[in-house]
Amino acid sequence: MNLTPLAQSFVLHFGEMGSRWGINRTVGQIYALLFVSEKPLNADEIAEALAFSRSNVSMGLKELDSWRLVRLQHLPGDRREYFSAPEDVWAIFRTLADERRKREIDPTLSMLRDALLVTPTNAPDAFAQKRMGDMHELVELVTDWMADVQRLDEQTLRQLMKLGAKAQKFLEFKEKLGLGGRKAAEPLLSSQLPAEF
Amino acid sequence: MNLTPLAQSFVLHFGEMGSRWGINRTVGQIYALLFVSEKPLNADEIAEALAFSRSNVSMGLKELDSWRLVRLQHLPGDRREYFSAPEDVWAIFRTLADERRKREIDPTLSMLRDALLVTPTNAPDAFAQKRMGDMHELVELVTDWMADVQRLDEQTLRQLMKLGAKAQKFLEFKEKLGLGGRKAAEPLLSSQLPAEF
DNA sequence: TTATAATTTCAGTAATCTCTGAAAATTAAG
DNA sequence: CTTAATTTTCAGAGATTACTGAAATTATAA
Repeated sequence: MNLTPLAQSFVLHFGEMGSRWGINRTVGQIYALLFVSEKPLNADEIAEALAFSRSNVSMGLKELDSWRLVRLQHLPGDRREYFSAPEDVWAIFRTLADERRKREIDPTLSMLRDALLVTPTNAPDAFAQKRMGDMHELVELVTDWMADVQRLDEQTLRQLMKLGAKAQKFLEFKEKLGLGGRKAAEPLLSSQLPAEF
Repeated sequence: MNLTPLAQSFVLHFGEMGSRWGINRTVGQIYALLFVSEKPLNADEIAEALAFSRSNVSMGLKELDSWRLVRLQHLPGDRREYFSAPEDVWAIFRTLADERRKREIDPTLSMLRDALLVTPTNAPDAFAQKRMGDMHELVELVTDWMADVQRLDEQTLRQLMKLGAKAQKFLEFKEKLGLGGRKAAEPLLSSQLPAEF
């Protein structure tokens, strides 16, 4: 592996973490390498840098492509395919969140929806269905909200996150004003708002 | 597997999804079974219900315990250990988020922090370090924010999520009032707020 | 204590996943 | 077209992970 120690530690870490993230070592390393490379790389360069077989690189790139995590391009006068990792980390985050939702959550929501359509014929099933209902409600709420959040542009997302739990303080503040909502025209003094707002 | 079709489809689904979630089939099935069971189960009952060996159940429960996803209790007059899945799905969500952060994210943040301390000695390393810096900033921002969010109690969390992207609208509204912030005493008419507030 | 029930450990086997090299397929140039 | 370069596929070898049964350990009751 002819990488600098800095790049190497990054690449090896991604390889090791791969298993925890549900991708394999090869795929993790290839992505890491592309991520820290300034210029796009072709499959042979990747195979060379990571000491994998050419065919392994091909499969890894295919996998990364299915996650929409790599971009394919051609360099003028060179018929080989060059790969790179998109540079915008916020866009990467969105892609990753979308793909994970699609692969790790949607199938479960679908199974739960089906299960909730059944009319239970005995007590254990009635209980089980109630539990599945709880799970479905929570998962749907969280994923819809995450989908909403990740639709925001970087600027707004950044603001929202820096705000952090302060958004909560706002909700608590709202509470103090009475849950049912204020009268539309009632003036709200900014001095009453939490300092962050 | 002597389960009702409803429970069985749930259990089998969790087994299949296990691999995508980074747990194995056995562990997924055991958790699913406990989740839909009204009463706690002992290891033999689990082994019987899922047709696993007793030792496999033991290992699976140990794994679930390390994720803090099961509760162990004893029934009076019975020396066997009984297991159950905590009933509060919001608490489960918090536990899961904590454990995943600890296992899947913290090690990477730590690696990135170390990498950012190095003074790059060549152009490729300088570029790589810049990329790692981008990644570190994003990951830290997102995880800190998630940690904040998940600290909220169910009531507030529910509100926040139902609000969804409306929180964004509030930020945009804030923007309109001028980024630098209003004068402290300047009155803010509630009629100017987006309808959701 | 001792005996017995319950749980855990662990070495070996089974199953699954990863990776390679060779062959097939695809693509582009001549 | 034909040829050469490049990429993909895939069967099988290799490595890893999952699972079992037997033995060891731990815990409880007598």
